[in-house]
Amino acid sequence: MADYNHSKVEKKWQEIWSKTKVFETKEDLNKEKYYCLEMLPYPSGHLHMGHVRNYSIGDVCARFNRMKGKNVLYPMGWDAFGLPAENAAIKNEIHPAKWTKQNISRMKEQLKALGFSYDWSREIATCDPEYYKWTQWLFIKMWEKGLVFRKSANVNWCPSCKTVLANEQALNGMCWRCNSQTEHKDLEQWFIKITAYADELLEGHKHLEGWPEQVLLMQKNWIGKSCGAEIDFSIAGTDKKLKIFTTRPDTIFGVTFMVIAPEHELINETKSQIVNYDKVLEYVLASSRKSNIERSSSKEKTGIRLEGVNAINPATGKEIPIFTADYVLTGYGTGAIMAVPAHDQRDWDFAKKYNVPIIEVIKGDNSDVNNCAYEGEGNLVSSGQFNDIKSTEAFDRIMQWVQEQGFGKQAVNYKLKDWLISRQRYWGTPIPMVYCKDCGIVTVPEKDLPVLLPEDVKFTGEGETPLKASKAFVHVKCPKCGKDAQRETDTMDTFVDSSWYYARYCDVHNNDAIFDSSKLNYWMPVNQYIGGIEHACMHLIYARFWYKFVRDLGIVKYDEPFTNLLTQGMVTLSGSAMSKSKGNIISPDEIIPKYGADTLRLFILFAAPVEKQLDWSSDGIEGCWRFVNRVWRLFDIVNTKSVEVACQKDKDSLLKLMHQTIKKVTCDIEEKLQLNTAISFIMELVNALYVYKYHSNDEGLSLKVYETVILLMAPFTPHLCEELWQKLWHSNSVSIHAWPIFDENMIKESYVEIPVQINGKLKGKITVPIDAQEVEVKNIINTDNKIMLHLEGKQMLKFLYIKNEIVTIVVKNL
RNA sequence: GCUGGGGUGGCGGAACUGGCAUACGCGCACGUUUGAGGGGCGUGUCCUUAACCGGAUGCGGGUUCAAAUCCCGCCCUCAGCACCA
Repeated sequence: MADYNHSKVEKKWQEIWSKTKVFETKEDLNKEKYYCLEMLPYPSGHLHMGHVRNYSIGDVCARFNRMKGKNVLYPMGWDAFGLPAENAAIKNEIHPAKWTKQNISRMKEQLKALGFSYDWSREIATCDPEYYKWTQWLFIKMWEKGLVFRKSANVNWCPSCKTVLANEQALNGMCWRCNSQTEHKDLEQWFIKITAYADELLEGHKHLEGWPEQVLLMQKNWIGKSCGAEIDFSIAGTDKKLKIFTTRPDTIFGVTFMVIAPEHELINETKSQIVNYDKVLEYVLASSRKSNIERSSSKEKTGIRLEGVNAINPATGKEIPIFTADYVLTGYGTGAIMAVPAHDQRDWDFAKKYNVPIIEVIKGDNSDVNNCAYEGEGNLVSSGQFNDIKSTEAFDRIMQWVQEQGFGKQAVNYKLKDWLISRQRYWGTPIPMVYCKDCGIVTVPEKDLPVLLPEDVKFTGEGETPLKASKAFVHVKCPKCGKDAQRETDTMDTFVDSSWYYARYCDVHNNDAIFDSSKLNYWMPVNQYIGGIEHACMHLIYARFWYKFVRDLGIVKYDEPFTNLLTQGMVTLSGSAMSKSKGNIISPDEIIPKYGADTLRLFILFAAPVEKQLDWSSDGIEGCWRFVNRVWRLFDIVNTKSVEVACQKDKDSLLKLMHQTIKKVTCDIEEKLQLNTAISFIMELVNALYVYKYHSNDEGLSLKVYETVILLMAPFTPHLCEELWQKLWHSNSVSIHAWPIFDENMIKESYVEIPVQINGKLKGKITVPIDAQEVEVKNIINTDNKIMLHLEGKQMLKFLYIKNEIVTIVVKNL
C-alpha cells in the first residue's frame, strides 16, 4: 500500500461529508438528543491553536455520541460584533461589516480543513439583522419586565480624540491612538438588573453537578453574597448620615475611623467643611486615573483624612475621623466602610500608617492587637452592655439593639454589579429605544425590528459615536405620538449577543419568532459546553441569567442552559500565551499542509489533559504523525497472512486487551473527558497489534482488533479512519457506524499481582488469585524467598492485607 | 491586592476513593532492515550503585502501616478582576 497521503484523503472526505450532509440534524423524538456546543469564536480572521483545541475536544464529543446512536446537534457561529472590527475600520478604512465578513469566510475555510463535523446549515453570525433583531426583541422584553434601567456611570475618556475608550484602548492610562493621558467621565448609560437574579444564580449551582468545582467557586465569589448590616453614622455637626455596609456589626464598638471611596458624594456635600479640601481633591483626581485593579493591588494603602469632618460612632457616641482611600471601591456596598483596625488587617495597616487608635473589642486566646489584627472568635470587651458575650452570638444581639436604636438594619450585599451594557460604538446591536420630548423613553415596536445599523457612516476614532452622525438613523418619529424624536445611539455590549446564541441554534431560520418552544425544549439544555476558563465568570453568568429570563417569559422549561461544562486550558509557546504582539504564533495553516488535520487534532488532544495549559511542541506533533502512519501501515500487515502458527496464549491476551481498551477509551471519553489517556490506550493496543505474530490460523482476530482500533480512533482522526474503513470493504461511513462494545467477561482476570511492603517500603511482589483470602496470601508469602529474607530475625507487629491491592507488614528487630 | 488553578524524569505527561511513582508520547542509546542516508521494526532508558542497599513528586513540617494524593506554613507560576472577546 502506498504511503499515507493526508492531503488527498482529508480533502476527499471533507467533500463527501459536505455532499452527503451527514452531519445535518433534525429533531427526532425517537432518538436521544445530544447537544454539543463550543463557545462561539470572535471572527478575528485567524484560527489560532486555542480554537483548534477547543473544537477538537468538541468534535470528539460530537462524533463519539453520534457513533453511540444519539441525535447530535453540533452547530457553529460567530460572535461577530465588537471592538476589533471598529478598530480595523479606523486604522484601515474598511467597513466593519466587510472586514467581519471576510474574516468569517476565511475562518470557515480553516474550520472545514480541520474536518469538524458541524451542521453548517445552522450557522449564525450575531451581526446579521436576522439575529440581532431578536437580541433587540429580548432587550425590549427585559425593559417591559422592569429589568432595564438608566444610571450614570464612569467611562474612559480621551480628551484629545474626544471619544469614549474601552479599557483595552486605554491601557496604562494612555489612549491607543494618540497616547494622550486618558480621563474619566460620567455618562448616563443603560444597565440590566442582573442582581435581581443574584440569589437564583447562586442557588442554581446545586443543579450544576456537571460543572467543574472551580468554576462554581469562582462564580460564587464573583456573585459574592454576604449577609451583614447597613448602619448609619451621623456626621458631627450636621444632619447628614454616612451609610455603610458591614459583615461585622459585632465589632461596632471598635470602630475608630471611617473610609469612603474617592467618588463618594459626601466629599462634595461637605466640601465647605473640609479644611484640606485642595489636597483631598488632588487625591481624588489621582485615584480617578487608576484602574480598579491598580487601586486594589498596591501593597501599601494610601488615603487622606477629610480634616474638619468627623463621624459619630453610634455605639460609643465618640467622634471619629473620616478618610477617603482608593482601596474602598465605589461600586461595592455603599462605597463606604466602618473601620475596625483591631479586627481587620487592612484597617489595622491603615490605622498604623495614619496613627488612628486601635481598640480591641474581641478577646481571643492568642490575640494581640498591638502586633496585628485579630480576625478570629472570642469574647467581647470594651463593648458596653455586650461585654463577655461570645463573638459568635454578638452578631444577632448587637443587630437587634442596632435596629431598636434605629440606626441600622440587616442587609444582604452582593459583589455582583448590575450589568452596564451601553457602548458608545457603531459595531454592535443598536439599543431599540427612542427619546420623545413628550412621551419620554419609548421602545421600538416589534413590527419595526430590527433597528438596522446605518451604512452611511465614517470611522475616524474621534468624537462621539459614529451613529450620532447618521441623520437618517437618529431622527425618527416617536412610535407612540408620531412627533419628531431621537433614536438611542448606544449599542449593546457584545456579551449580550453571546448570552442567548445557544438557544437560537435550535431554531435558527425562524423569522416569525425568536424560536419555537417545542424545538427549544427538544434540544435544550446543552449537554456539553466547551470553552476557555477565562469565561468562568462573566459570559457564563450572563448566559445563565439570560436563560432564566427566557424561562420566565415562558418559552423554555429548564432553569439552566448548560448541563455539563468543560473549561479547556490555554495553548502556549514556551510557557507564554501565543499572541500577535509577541510574534510567537503557530498557525494551523502551517501545520495542516505538513502533517494533516488528523495529526494536528490528535496531537493537541494527546499533549495535555484538556483542562490544563498546553505548551506547543514541534517534536510532539512529529510523534503523532508517526502514530497516524503506523496505523495506516497496519492495514497491510493485518491483511498479509504469514505462515507462523498462532499461539493460543497470545490470541487470548490480544482479545482481552482489545476489550479492556474499548472499556477504558469509552469511559475516558464519556465520563471523564480525559482524551489524552484515551489516546494512549489506543496507542497501547496498536503496539500490541504490531508485536502480535500474524498467522493464517487466527480466524480473523487481528482484523477484528484492527477494525476496533479504527472505530476507537474515528472521533479523533476521522479522515484517516473513514479511508481505512472504506479500504476494509465497508460501504457505510465510519462517522455513523456504531461505537464498539466490550464484554465484561472478557476483561476479568483470574490472578492479580500485588505489592508487599515491609515498614512502608516495597520489598517484593506476589501473584495471588483474585479475591484471595488472607490465609492464602500468607501462605504464598511464606514461599517467597526474597520477602522471607526481609522478615528473618524480625518480630512481626502487624500484617495488613487489602484485597487485590496490597500486603503491608510492620516489623521490628528482635 | 482579591478570587480560582497549577508545580511529578532531560521534555509533554500517567497514577481509581490515601495503596506498586514515572503508563503513553518525545528525546537519547543500542540492535536490526537498507548499497548508503532517511524511514521502518525491536530493545533499553528516574537518580545513585558492580550489585545489594538507599534516595526522589516545588520547599519546610504534620497525620498514617502507607502520602504526588489529606492537614499546617512558605516559594514559584498561570488565569480572571466587570468597555478585549
